[in-house]
Amino acid sequence: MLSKSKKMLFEKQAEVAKAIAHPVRIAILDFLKGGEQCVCDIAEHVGSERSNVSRHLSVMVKAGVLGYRKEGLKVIYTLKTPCILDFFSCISRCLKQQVRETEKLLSGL
Amino acid sequence: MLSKSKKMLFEKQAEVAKAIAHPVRIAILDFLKGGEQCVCDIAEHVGSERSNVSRHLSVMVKAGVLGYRKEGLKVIYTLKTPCILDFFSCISRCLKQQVRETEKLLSGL
DNA sequence: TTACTATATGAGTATATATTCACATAGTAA
DNA sequence: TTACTATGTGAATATATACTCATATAGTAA
Repeated sequence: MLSKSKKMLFEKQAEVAKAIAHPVRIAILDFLKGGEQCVCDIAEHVGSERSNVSRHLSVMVKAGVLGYRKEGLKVIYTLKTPCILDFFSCISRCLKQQVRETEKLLSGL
Repeated sequence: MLSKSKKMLFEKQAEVAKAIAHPVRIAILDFLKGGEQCVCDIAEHVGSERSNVSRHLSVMVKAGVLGYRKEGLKVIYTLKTPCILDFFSCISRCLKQQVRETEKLLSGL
């Protein structure tokens, strides 16, 4: 059986994973890898309502994935943990492997 | 604005991320890094109902994270993409950084 | 055949998450 | 002051996800 501390670690890790497990949030992360951006520009880029984007951003801040600073009226968000991006290259590798397997299956027909 | 193909890529990536964004599923992945396991042993290890574990497993198979093989009555699941584990070391780094920041804040009091 | 085991799944329920709209707050500028 | 803009948040709703129990399937063994 799992220890209490392991369980807590897994819960924390799941929180971070959940924070990026959404297409809009991934689009935001992808956008921010080019540099910090304000909410309005992010919303425009990902094609979603500002209020909605604001909520997505706060989820990622809470999980420790993003940081922010205020500049006049604007709030500017920034990637805090660039290693998150490595995860996407891993996922891309997984997706490519899936494609390869599907091709293999199809070629057997 | 986002291109259609980017949008689709982000949706696919989110699907994989969602597939691991759950404490029980992370516990399963952590267990499987030590080698393939059957459903009943996984269920016992993570302390959850077999039917529930079975569903978690099928989500991860669908996302391409796990593979499986049948052996008699048992179905044995295995990690398909060990690079997923790198993600957890990244998350752990994020969590440690958060702790460091909290400490910094507290030391300022 | 029957009895047993491991796994998967349908159906119902509970819980969590995402989205939108309306409104509040706060900084800016006239 | 007023008017404007960017952001955040409460409340309502819609949707998705997780969990449990009961049942189905399928392999094993007597």
